[in-house]
Amino acid sequence: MSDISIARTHADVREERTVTAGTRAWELFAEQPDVIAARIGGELRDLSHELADGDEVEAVEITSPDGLDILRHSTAHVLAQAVQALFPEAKLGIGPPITDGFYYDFDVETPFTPADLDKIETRMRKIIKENQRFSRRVTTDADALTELQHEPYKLELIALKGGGAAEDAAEGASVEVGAGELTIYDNTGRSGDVVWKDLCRGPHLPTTKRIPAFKLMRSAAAYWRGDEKNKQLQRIYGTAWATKEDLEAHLHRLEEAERRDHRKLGRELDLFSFPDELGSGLPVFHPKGGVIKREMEDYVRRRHIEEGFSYVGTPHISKDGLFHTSGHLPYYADTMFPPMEFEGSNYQLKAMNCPMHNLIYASRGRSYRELPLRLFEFGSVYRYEKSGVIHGLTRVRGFAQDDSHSYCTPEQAPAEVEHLLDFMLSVLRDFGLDDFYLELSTRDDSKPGKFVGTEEQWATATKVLEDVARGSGLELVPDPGGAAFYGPKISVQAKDAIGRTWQMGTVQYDFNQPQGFGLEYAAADGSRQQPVMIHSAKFGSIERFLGVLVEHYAGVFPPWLAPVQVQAIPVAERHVDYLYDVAKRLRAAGIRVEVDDSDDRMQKKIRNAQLQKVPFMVIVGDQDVEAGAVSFRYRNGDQDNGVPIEDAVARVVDAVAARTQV
RNA sequence: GCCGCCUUAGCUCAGUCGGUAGAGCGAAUCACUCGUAAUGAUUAGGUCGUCAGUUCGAUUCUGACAGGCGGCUCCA
Repeated sequence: MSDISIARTHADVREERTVTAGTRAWELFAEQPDVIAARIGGELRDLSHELADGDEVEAVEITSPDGLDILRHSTAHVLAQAVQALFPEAKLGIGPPITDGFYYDFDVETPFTPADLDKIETRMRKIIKENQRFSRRVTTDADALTELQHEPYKLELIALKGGGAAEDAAEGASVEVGAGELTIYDNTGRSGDVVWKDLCRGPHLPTTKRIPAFKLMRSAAAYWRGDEKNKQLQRIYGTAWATKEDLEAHLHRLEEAERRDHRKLGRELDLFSFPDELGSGLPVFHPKGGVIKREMEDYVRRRHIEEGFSYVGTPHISKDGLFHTSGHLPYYADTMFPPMEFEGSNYQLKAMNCPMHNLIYASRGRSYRELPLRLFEFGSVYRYEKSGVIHGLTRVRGFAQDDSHSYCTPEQAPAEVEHLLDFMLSVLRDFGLDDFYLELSTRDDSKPGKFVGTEEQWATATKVLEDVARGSGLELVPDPGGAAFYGPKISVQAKDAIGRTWQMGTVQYDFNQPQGFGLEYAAADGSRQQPVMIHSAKFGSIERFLGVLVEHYAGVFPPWLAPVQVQAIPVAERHVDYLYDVAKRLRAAGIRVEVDDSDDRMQKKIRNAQLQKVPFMVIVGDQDVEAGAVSFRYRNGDQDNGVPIEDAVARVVDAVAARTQV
């Protein structure tokens, strides 16, 4: 046998080695049980891959991102094997790794119950214990079609692959059929017999026993290939980790996330509710939630005025002709509430504010000297969202946008877009949000019917937005096909507690509505020109932003946003009057303070204030009264005793003014 | 909208194999007047989501609807 030269890299250490031909990757990492696959020449391979002369072999550890994907994908195979063992009629969909876990889709007669999941999980543990080997086998399309004739969905994937459209087949389908040769992974038992197999690109763990920790999470329906016209399959979600501790930590994180869910905190902190009587997706704000909402509104109204916007107002309802002029109705009729007919007209609840702002623009002749003309308002809009998508404050049917429209000359547009994006980012900073990225939504050229305007107009608009977005230095994610019918969009995407991303602020470039409304201005040479309009919302929706804020802070708001900024607590009842005086001075300084004069004990009052996450407590007993001072307690339990009243007021006022977290 | 699950006191939940229900917290009242995360006692509070059906009898079984939860699809 001849020798070959290879290079082995593990933990960033590269060493060259000479091995005999026929050596497999696992032999290089026999001493490293954490290594579960190899990257050879840039490609992920099974450890059973036979090395060739000159190969660069890099260890893939189970804890690495690639390693975790492989672990999760292999666990998905074990899931599928268990399901087919227990439900022989189940047909396989796809089973890719996802963030923190994996899923596998099955076509079964009846959906899985939680009890089924328990049974499946037990079976999976058995399969893991059996230490089945994952073994790769190259096949041909023709052979695979015969071998998998009982798996109609797999056949469909193979056929699609033939068309060179594996990625288009379905999100995640590429793990089944890669771009290269078609492969099947056999699970073999101790005696080498094939106990189960699946069409798969791989790679996989060497054996099932290398799955250290997993758990099935839930089952849910999902449309085959993500298309609601297709049949719904039953999807089982699971999670898998490199160690039991990692799994525990993950489950703990999920619990923590649940704790900061704005729907839960909204009730606990008495911020808002969703009365059944109003209907789904229609929130009401309670006094404490109203404080946060008002602070947000006051802030953003003031900022808009500072940034050159005029505060305007428009009604909630309009004759439908307006939305035909704007072009919205043909595109969005099914997401607008149905029309109300009276006095011979159809009235629509508005789903967007721009048409009404256009009417303000058009109310008189405009000169280029007025541009950019900037209008802003809190526009209440109503959208008939499908019942299944309503979610707390983040997806509702009635909400207010902090909506602005800037009318400008095409030459002014780039600077205006840049100004708006900077403005929007500064708003996010002031509210302490930092975990977000930008998305650039563009037109989908394959669906021209969804968009109006010429290709040149779209190209110009898209370039303006893209240049500005890139200039921000933030991560920019493309969103092809996500644009509005009238133009492309930059949006801020923020994550909620459970990891779902929500669109927050937007900047949109629109050359269509000015045309539809016949908007114009007198240029310097006396000619009439058409302005460009830039739509922008800094929060996006007040409701959604508030919901995300609650989760971001887990209800622990910085003092400027806290519904109650100071809780005043007497040690005994005789200290209440003194506290009323202190409260009066705080109120005079614009501070939201409450005196707890209930007959609870002081300890209980502190506990309540703590549970309500009030930033500051002012506690007063005999010693404080004597000293003309207060005991100043922070949310974290720190306390300064004997703080003179003026100092206490100043501390709170300063914290509020600085918008800092405490 | 689709699939599955859920809906009992203000909140969190128990319970009734079909004979109209309980706890803790919260609330109210009383006592206690207390120095850093729950003082004690008493009382009130529920046509068991709504409407039908089956039944001598339904909170319990069935169906429809409403609302919620988890996904999918969608998201100007």
